Order: sequence, then structure tokens, then C-alpha cells
Amino acid sequence: MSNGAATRTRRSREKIIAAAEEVFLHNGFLGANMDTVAEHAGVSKQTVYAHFHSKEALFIQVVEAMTGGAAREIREDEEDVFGDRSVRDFLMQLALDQLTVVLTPRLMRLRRMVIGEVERFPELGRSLHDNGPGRSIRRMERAFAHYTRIGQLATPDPKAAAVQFNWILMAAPTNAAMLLGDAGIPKPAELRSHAAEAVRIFLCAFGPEAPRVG
Amino acid sequence: MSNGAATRTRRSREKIIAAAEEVFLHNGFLGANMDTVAEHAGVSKQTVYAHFHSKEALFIQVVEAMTGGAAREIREDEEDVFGDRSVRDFLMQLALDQLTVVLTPRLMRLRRMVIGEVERFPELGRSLHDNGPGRSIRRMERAFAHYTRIGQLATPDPKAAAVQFNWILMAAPTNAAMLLGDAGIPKPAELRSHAAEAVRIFLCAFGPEAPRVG
DNA sequence: TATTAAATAGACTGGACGGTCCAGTTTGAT
DNA sequence: ATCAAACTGGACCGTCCAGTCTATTTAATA
Repeated sequence: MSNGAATRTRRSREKIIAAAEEVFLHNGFLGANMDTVAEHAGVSKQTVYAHFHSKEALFIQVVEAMTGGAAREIREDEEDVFGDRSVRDFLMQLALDQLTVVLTPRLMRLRRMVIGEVERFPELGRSLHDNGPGRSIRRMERAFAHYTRIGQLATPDPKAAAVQFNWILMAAPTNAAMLLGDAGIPKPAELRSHAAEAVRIFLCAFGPEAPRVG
Repeated sequence: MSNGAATRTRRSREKIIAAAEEVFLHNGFLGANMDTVAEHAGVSKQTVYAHFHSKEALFIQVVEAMTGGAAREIREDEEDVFGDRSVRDFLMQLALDQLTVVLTPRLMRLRRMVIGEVERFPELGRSLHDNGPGRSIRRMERAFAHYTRIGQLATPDPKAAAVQFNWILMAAPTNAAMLLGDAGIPKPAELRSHAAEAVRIFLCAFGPEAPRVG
């Protein structure tokens, strides 16, 4: 094999990315410092610059790795199997999944940082906007279309309904996490009742017997 | 009058705060620079330091002035007059007010900046969390209690309902503004239809004939 | 074992920036 | 006219930091 050096290179690269994630997430772009990143990675500064030609480049790599990674955890391609679960059960499960995957200190810190840097790095904001809720919304969309087809939901526009459900569910806890720091992330017990209320509201507005507007 | 010097002092102070607002909002705390603030205020650097003993102190003053100011625009104390308007009309008006007051570049920039600095300045996050939606939620709360009393709404917990309505209404546009920059702020036309849909959903879930959960 | 790409330590440069100092000027009240 | 407080301009200090340079060492291959 001729990958000896390549392997070593990759290990270094990964150590640097991991260290940079830690440092950037904690201090923001301007507050972070390349010496700290190198030290934290157990690597010389020169090596950092051998892999990433500037602080900006490293920052972008870190953020894109994280947004990509987070999105992939939702596993978009997995076949959706609805079985015979009621809509309410299905939505409840979806809601709890979504809340627990998204409301982690790591992802909330990422979100805070990207928002704070939107003016300096607009592409990162765009990327988080599209990849963050994007995947799970597409999954919901397919599910809503299915349940509407069998008469258990009334979503003429499944995509719009998915967006609505997503925000009814995520808005309050996300906002708290943004402004109150990691301490603002709700505890599991609160998440359950919050999810139940979100499902109730959604079903009132998009259930089969929902009042239509004349 | 003995306010001669006092007046001059206040004028300087205000020029500095205004300039600092501009500079901080555009560059964030670390990205902003005190020479720029002074220059932008048409004032010497020394004068800036005569009024605010450090960059941090100035930053905190600016942000607190802004959160206080924004909250005051909602005019909490004004007597609520519901007249004979239907709930739907009332909610629609409330929704449009809220959207247009909050979704301005200035306030969205403030929000982005505070979120980005939450780790460094937790009190500012707390302050925006409590003063931002806080006022208007309290106003909604009173209105919901009123309409529930006359049987046009069913909000056993008016405060919780107010929080729900607030987020059903604000979540999507706020999120867009956070991640997509000022360009993400929806146009007035979009705001109208968005408000209408929010009101519809809210009335489905909290109108007098809303399905209760068994 | 010889070769070679990769990594290391750490000194160094250049510039930015928070904050201070000072010697003199403007301003407004008396 | 006088006086004190506020303000000016700009030099200045110390520190921090992105990014570079050099001379040396490590470790995987052939």
C-alpha cells in the first residue's frame, strides 16, 4: 500500500478539525486563535497551515463538516415505513426524535456561532438554513403526503405543513437555547410535554376534521 | 440653568452610543474597534473613554439601550380596547403589528449579535429573551383571557397560549432572518399571508370549538 | 537501510487594537 | 473676563495574533 503517509496526513487533519471545532465553538471566529488550535490538536502550527491555508478556510471546513454531519444523522434515505401507526403516534415519535437530535449543546453552539457570523460568512448561514431543518422537513413532507392520501391528515401542501410543524415544535426550545445558552436547553421531561402540545396543535390545524377557511 | 456642560455631555454621549450601535451591529463585539467608533461619532477617542470606561461597558450600554427601546415600542401600558372586533380580526391586527415591529434589519442584527455573544455576555441574552417577546406576550395574555371569558377563545392557560401564538407567528421569518441575513426578512406581502395562516392555525387549536384532548 | 514526504519547535514579522497620556483648545456658566 | 469642565488630536505602550521561515526530527516505504 502507498497510503502510509496519506494515513498520517488524514490523522493529522482529523485531529486539527476536531480541535478547531472545539476552539471555534467556544470562542467564535475572531475569538479563536490558531496557536490554541494547534496546541489543542497536539500538532505544530506549521502543520495546521500545511492542511488549511488560512484561519478562514479552517473555519469554513469545520462548520461545513458539522452541518453536513448533523444532517446525515437524520438519515434521509432510509425507507419510510409507516406500518399501521396512527398519525398521532407517528408525529409524536418524529417530534421526540427531532427534538433530541437537534437540541444538543454542540449543535446549539454551532447555530449560535453561525448566526453571529452571518455577516462575515453568509454562505454558512445559507448552508445551515438549507441543511439543518431541510432534511427532516423533506421526510415529514413525504409522511404527510402519505397520511393525507389515506385520509388521516389534510395537508393540501405537505411541504408547507411540514415547515409549520417543524416550527411549532422547534421554535420555543431553540429560541431558549439561543438566548439562554446551553442551560436554556429543555430537559427531557419538558420535551415530552412540549412535543405532545405541538402534535395537538398540528392535528387541530391539519387533521382530517380541521376547519377549512371559507 | 446649570445644565450647560451637562447638555454637552449628553450630546456627546448620545453621539457615541449611536455610532457604537452602528459599528457593533455591523461588526460584532470583537470585530468592532474603538477608533472607528470615535471617528464615526465625530469625537475623540479620549471622550469615548471619558464616557465609557471600556469597550465592554460601551457594548453593554448599547445593547441594553436597544433591547429596552425595542420593548418600549410595543407600549405595554396602553389600555387594551377590544371593542366588538372578532377574535380573528384582533389576532390578525396583532400579528401584523408584531411582525412589522420586530422584523426590521436593526432588530434582527441586534438579535444575531446577542446570540453570537451569548457565551461572552450571558446577561444580554437573558435580557433579550425576557424583554423581546416578553412584553407583547403579556399583552396577548390579557387579550386571550378576555376572549376566553366571552367564549370566543378556549385558552385555559392564556400565557402558554400566548407563547404558542407568538412562535407560530414569528418562528419561520425570524429563523430566515437569522440565517439568511437581512435579505431573509420577508416582504410585506409574504407577511400578510403568513400572518393569516398563523391565525388560522392558532384558532384551530385554541378557538372555542377546538378538539380537546381526552 | 536509504529515501522522502510529513511533521516539529519556536523564533520572527508586521500590523491591528485597547487603553493611556498629555499639552493645548473649546464651550458655556458666572 | 474668568474659570472649570469637556473635548481634541495624536503620540505612545503593551499585547495579541495570523501567517512565515528555518533547521531538525520522525516514520512509512522500497
